[in-house]
Amino acid sequence: MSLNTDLADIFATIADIMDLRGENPFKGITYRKISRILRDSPLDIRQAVENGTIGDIEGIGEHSRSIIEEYVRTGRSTEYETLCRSVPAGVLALLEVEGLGPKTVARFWKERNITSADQLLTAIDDGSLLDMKGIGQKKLAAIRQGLLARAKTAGRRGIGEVLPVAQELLRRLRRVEPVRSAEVAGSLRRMKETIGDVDLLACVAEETEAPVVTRAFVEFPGVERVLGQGDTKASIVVGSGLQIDLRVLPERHFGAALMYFTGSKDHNVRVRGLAQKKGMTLNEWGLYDAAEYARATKKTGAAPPIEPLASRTEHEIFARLGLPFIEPELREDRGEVEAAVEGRLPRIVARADLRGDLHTHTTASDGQNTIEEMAEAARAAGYEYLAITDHSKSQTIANGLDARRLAKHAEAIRKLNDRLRGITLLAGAEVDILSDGRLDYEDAVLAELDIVVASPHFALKQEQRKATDRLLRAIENPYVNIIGHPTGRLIGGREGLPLDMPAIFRAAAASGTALEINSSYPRLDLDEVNSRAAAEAGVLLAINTDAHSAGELEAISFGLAVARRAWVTPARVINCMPLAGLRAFLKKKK
DNA sequence: GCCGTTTTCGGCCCGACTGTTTTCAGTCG
Ligand SMILES: Nc1nc2c(ncn2[C@H]2C[C@H](O)[C@@H](COP(=O)(O)OP(=O)(O)OP(=O)(O)O)O2)c(=O)[nH]1
Ligand SMILES: [Mg+2]
Ligand SMILES: [Mg+2]
Ligand SMILES: [Zn+2]
Repeated sequence: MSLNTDLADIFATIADIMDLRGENPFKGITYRKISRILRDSPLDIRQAVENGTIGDIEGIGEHSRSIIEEYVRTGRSTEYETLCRSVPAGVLALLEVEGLGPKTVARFWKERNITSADQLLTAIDDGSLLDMKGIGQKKLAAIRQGLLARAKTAGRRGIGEVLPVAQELLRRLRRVEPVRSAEVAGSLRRMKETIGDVDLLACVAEETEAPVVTRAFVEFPGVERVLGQGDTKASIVVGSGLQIDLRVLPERHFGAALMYFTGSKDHNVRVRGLAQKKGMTLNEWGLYDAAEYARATKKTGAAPPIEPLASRTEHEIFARLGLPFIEPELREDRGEVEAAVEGRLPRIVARADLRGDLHTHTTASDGQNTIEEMAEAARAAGYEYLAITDHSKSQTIANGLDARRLAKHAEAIRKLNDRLRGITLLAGAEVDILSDGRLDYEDAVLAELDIVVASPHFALKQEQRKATDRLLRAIENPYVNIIGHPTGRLIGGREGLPLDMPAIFRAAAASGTALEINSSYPRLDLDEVNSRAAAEAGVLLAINTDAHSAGELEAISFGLAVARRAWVTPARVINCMPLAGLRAFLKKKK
């Protein structure tokens, strides 16, 4: 784990302890936000502490700065340790239980000396908690359910796993009689690499039809538990343990509802704060004049009884706030609202900007389709060019090519290219970066290719120095154009190489080597944090699928999402260049 | 705890659902 994530965990725990102690709730909010900022930040915290620039980060004040500084210097935080000693670990763990919050947990602890899930279960079963004020049969039954179902978030899942499930649910939802439209919202619409739960928005013509939808939703096949069900929203858990939240609103509130439910939470808070400053108030029903809204009496689950300033589309709401449309992938409270206000939102890369895929495999190594089939799929995808980059000889399991086979393969690619229309093929290879940074082909072999992707595939547990030197050596090779999946990390799996990223970025930018955003799930490597840092450091990126079949070319949407979430513009992406420009880039290095 | 065309104290987003509440607190989105 990195320093940033260590610190993020510390601040998240401090936030929980603040809540448990009944401190001003804004303390918990503040610490939780700092936790998120640190987790999201590519910033070298150690460097920032040395430079004394930690306090410059918006949201980190005097107090948190001192905690960070002590931790960076000594590897410990006395304040954090003192706070931890004041709360038994079992009490903190109880916060993970569905339906249990800091108020209730603190009361169980203080009033009944309950400090673990086991003790709580025993106390529920012997009926001894029923005499607590505000605690009744139903509440205890719900907590019991939560305890048995274990953790609140049964862990986050990779987007690649969740997306098909969400789409199937969406199809079902659209078949429910009064549903006019249904969309994915939440982290899935923002294309976050991991998903806590699925959020779906359904629209109906009239308010009165909404309860029909929530009733149908909780009856969907595969529903394991119903966490809650009201007239306008419902939450279920399906067999796999995945939670699905549904929100239902009348169509004329679609834009406001989608904006609300897309989030992120912190983005919403930021936009709503801006609305406030402009004398307006924003919720899932619409954007309203604040004074008029205050005079009106709003009933739960019903539209406010006044005309909204905007509500039908997200565009209208942003516009009424004086903002350009903010792409869902940017809505993470990473400076996008401020940038929108100042008119300096980036024009992030879009699918239509991509002119080719520069990392694909064929039956020559471990792919499932021939060169021609891959070429045809690329042409159908609207691409101008496609690089065929099969594995090198060390990848014996993947039927990697030796120099002789590679030469024949390249010849076949070029021959086919001569007769194909509407797509240009580049003869390349994905050459292994061996554990010491040497490549799996001689330079003379690489020199014969149009494009070279160099990737680490094994020995992915090296220490930072060794791993960084390994990649630097590959970057310095005059024939290497792209470093493929630079870290080797897998979502929900191995961490990958612990690279000194700033050093990698400097070398990549200086040598004219692109770094890949590998789209294949569960790689997504570089990830969004490093992609953003790379682009800011002047590195060029390549968004590739690493497709092992024609169908996998479609997975480009995942890599594209990483790039978009990283604020990457087309100018930073080599496969947004027209073929001539790309060829010039490839040639320049040699 | 953090922050400042509201400036160094006072405000911090806003609403739905649940349970035990006779007027709202807690939890969650
Ligand atoms: N205004 C506002 N909106 C919220 C709040 N909490 C959640 N939302 C909105 C924005 C979220 O993206 C959306 C869905 O909530 P989730 O808890 O499912 O979060 P999200 O999907 O963003 O992340 P996840 O991957 O599920 O953890 O609901 C809140 O406190 N205030
Ligand atoms: Mg969600
Ligand atoms: Mg949710
Ligand atoms: Zn590959």
